[in-house]
Amino acid sequence: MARRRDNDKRRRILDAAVRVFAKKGYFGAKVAEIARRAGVADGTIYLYFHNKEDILVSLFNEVMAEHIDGGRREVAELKGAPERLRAVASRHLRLFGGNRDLAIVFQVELRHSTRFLERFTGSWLQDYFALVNEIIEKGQMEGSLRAELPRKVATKAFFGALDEMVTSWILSHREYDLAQLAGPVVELFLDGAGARGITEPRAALAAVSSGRGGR
Amino acid sequence: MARRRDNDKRRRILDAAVRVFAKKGYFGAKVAEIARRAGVADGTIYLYFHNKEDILVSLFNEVMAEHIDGGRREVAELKGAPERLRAVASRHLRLFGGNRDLAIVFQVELRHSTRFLERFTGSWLQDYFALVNEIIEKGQMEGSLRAELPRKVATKAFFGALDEMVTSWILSHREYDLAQLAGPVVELFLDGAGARGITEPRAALAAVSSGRGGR
Amino acid sequence: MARRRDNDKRRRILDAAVRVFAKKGYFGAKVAEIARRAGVADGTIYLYFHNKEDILVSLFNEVMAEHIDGGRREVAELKGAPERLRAVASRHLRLFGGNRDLAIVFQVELRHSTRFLERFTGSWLQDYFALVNEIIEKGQMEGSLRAELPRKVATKAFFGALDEMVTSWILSHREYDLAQLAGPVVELFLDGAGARGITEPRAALAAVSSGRGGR
Amino acid sequence: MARRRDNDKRRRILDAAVRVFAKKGYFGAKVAEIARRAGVADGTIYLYFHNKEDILVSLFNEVMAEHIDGGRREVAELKGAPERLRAVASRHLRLFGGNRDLAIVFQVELRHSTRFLERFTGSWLQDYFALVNEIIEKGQMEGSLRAELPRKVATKAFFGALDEMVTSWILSHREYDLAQLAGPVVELFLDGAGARGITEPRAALAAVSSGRGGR
DNA sequence: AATGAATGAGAGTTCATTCAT
DNA sequence: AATGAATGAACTCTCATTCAT
Repeated sequence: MARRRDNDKRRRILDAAVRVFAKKGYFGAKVAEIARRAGVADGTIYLYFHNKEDILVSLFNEVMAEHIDGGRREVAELKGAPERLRAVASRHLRLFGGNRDLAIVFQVELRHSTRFLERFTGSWLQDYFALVNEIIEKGQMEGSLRAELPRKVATKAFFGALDEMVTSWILSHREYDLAQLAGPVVELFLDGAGARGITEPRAALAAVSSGRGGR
Repeated sequence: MARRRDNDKRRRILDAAVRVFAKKGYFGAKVAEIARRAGVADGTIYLYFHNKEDILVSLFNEVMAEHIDGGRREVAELKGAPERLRAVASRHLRLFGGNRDLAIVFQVELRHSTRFLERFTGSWLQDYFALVNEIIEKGQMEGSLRAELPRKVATKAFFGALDEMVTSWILSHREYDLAQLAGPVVELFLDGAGARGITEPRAALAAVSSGRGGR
Repeated sequence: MARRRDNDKRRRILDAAVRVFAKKGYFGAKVAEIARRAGVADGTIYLYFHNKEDILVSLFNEVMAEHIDGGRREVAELKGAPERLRAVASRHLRLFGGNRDLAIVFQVELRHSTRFLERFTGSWLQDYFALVNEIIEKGQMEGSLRAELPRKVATKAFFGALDEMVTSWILSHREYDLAQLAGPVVELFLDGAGARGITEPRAALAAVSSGRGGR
Repeated sequence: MARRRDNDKRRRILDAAVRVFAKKGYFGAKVAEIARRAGVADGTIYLYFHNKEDILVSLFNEVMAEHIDGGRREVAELKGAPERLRAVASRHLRLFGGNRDLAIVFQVELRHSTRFLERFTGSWLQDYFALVNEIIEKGQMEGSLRAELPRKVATKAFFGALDEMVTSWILSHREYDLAQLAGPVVELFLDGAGARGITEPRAALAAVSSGRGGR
C-alpha cells in the first residue's frame, strides 16, 4: 500500500485535488472530477488514498511537513529573532503566494469542520506554533524581544496576522505579491502600531503608554 | 401577536441552527435536526428561510449587524485610537467568548467555501475592516499611531490576531476567559514585540519609553 | 417510524419486493426497481424500511408470524398427530403453492448467506420446529406415533421433506398443484417406505426388517 | 511437471475458495481474497477459471462428480434397497460432516439464486435423484419397499430429510457427528413415524412389527 | 505462465426541499 | 401558518476483470 509503483500517479492525484478542492470546496469536489483531472480512473484514487478525506489530509501532511522542516532549517542558520521571524513570515507568504489554489485549500478547506480543524491544529499547527514560540523565547533571552511579552499571545498574534494576510489575498481581486507583505507584518509585529516620542514621532506616546505597568 | 409568535419561531430556528451547526458543521447538519431542536416541522423552516444556506447567512447578518453597530456606537463615545482598539478587541472577544457555539460557527462554518467566505468578506467583514481602518486613520491624525503605518496591513493584522485568539480558544480544551486576552493583544499591537535596546536602532527611544508610567 | 400514515404504501413495497427478489435474487435486485414497481420514489422505501435487507427481513417476519400463528390455531382444533401433521403440511404447501414468487424468495433468498440463514433459523424456524415437535410429542403420548421415535430427527425430516417439495416445485417447469403433495408426504412420513408383511404386503418385511436390530 | 504444478495451483484456488465462500458467502467473497489465500496473484485465478462464478460451479461439479460416482459404485456392491439407502445417506452425511466449510458452501451458496439453483438441479442433483429413484424402484420390484409408494415424492422426501440434517448441523452450535444420523433417518424413512396400534387400521401389522425391537 | 496495477460501471442511501392537507 | 410524508438527484466507494510487462 505504501510502495505502489507509480509514484507520479499519486502526485498527479494530489495536484488535481488541490485544483478541484480550491475551485469547488471539499464537499463540492467530486472524486470523479479529481480522477478525471489527474487522468486516472475513479477507482485508481483508492489505490493511493483510503478515501476522499485522506486525499485532503495527505495534502496537508505532506505540504506542511516539508514547509515546517524547511522553516526549521532556514531559521537555524539565522541569527536573532527579528531575522528569524522575517524568514518565517516570508516563507509562509511565499508558500501560499506562489500557489493560489494551495492557499485556498489551506485557508478554507482546512477549516471545514471542527473535527478537521482539531486534527490539523493538533498536529502540524502545533509544530508551527512551537517553532515561532522558540524563536520568541530565544529572542527574549538574547534581548531582541521584550522580556515581559506573553509568548503564547504573541505567537498566536503573529500567526493570526500572517493567516489573515493570506486569506485577504485570496479574496482580493487585485493581483499583488503576497510575499512582499512579510516585511511590513514583521515590522508591525516588532515595533507595534503606536507612535513614540517627540523627536522621532514615537517618543511622546512612549512616555504616556509606559505607565501600563504589569497587567 | 401573530407577528410576535413568528419572530419567536424564527429566533428558535436560528438558535437551534447555531447549536447544530456548531456540533455537526454546516454540511453535517441536517435541516430536520434543526427543525426538531427548534420544535417545528421540517417544512416550517422554509417559511422563514429560503434554504439551508439562508439560515447560516441570516445568522451571520443578524449577529454581525448588531455587533458592528454596537461597536460603532461604543467607539464613537471613546477618545483616542488605543482606547477604541481596546474596545473593539474586547467586544470581539466577549461576543465569542460568551457563546462557544456561536464562535464555532463563525470561526469554522463561515469559511466552509470560497464562495461563502467571499460573500461574508464582501459584506460585514468589510464593514468591520472599515471600522478598524477608520480608528487607525484617526489615530494617525491625532498622533497616537505611527503615521507611516501601512493601514491595510495593520487592519488585517489586528483582525487576524483577534481571529486567531478565538480559534485557539475554541480548540483549546482548557477553559479560560477569552475576553481577558483583549488587553495583551492590543498592547502587543500598539507596542510591538521588539525590545528597545541600546544597540538596536531605536535605542534612544527605548530609554525614554521606559519611564512611560501608568495608564 | 412505526406508525406512518400510508400503511398501504408499505404493503405495496413488500409486494414489489417479493416480485423483484424472486426474479433477480436479493443481490441482483435493485432498490430502485422495487421502488418503481411499488410506484414510489426511491427514498420513500427508506421511510418504511431501514435498508434493503430490512425489506427482506420484514417480509419473512410478517409472512411467518402469520403462517405460524395460523398453524397453531388450526392445529389446536384438530385431534391426533396424523391429522395435525396433515394440517401443517397442507398449510405449508398451500402457502407457497399459492404464491410462486413468495416461495422462491423463501426457498432461495432466505439462504443467501450463513448470517441470514442463522437469523432466520434462530427466530421463526425455531417456532416452526417447536410446533412440529409438540405435535410429535403429543402423538407419542397419545399412542399414534411410535414412542421410541427420535423427535428431533423426525421433526427435521418432516420439515426437510416439505421443504424439498417446495424447492422441486419451484424448479419444475411442469405446473402442478403443490398442495396435493401434502397427503403423500404425510403418509410416507407416518407409514414409511418399507414394505410390511404377507397378507398386507408390508407384513413380511416388517418381520424381516425387525432383524436389523441394534446397529 | 508443468501440468502438475498447474493442477496443484487450481486445487489451491478451489480450496481457498471453499474457505472464503464459507466464511463470507459468495457475494461477500472477494476474488482477491481467494487469490491471497491460494497464494497466487489475482490475475492468475483467471487463467484457471473463467470468472468468479466458474469457481463455484467447478467446485460443485468436481465434488459432486466424485460423490455420485462413488455412490453408484458403492450401491452397486450392496443388496437390497434398505442397505443401499443407508449407504447413500451415510455417504451424504459423511461428505459434509467431514468438511464444514464444504457443507456451508453446498447448503448455502448453492442456493443463492434461482438461476444457480436451476443449473445445479438440472445437472448433478438430477443424477443424485436418479440414483435414489433407481434404488427405490428396485426396492419395489424386489419387495423391500412398498409397491404403491409414489417414487418421486419418496425420492424428494429422502433427499429433503438428509438435506435438512446437514443444514441443521451447520447452524447448530453444538458439535456432533453428522454421519451418525444416517441410521435414524433411513429407519424413519423406511418404517415411518406412525405407531402400529390396535385402533389404527394397521393394527395387525403393528403387532408384528413391534417385535422388531429397539433401535 | 504469472503478475498486480489499473480500470470503470454500478447501486445503496441521504437529505434538502416541496406541497397537499 | 403549519405540517411531515414524499420526492429523486447525486455521489462515494467496491471489486470483478483486464492486460501490459
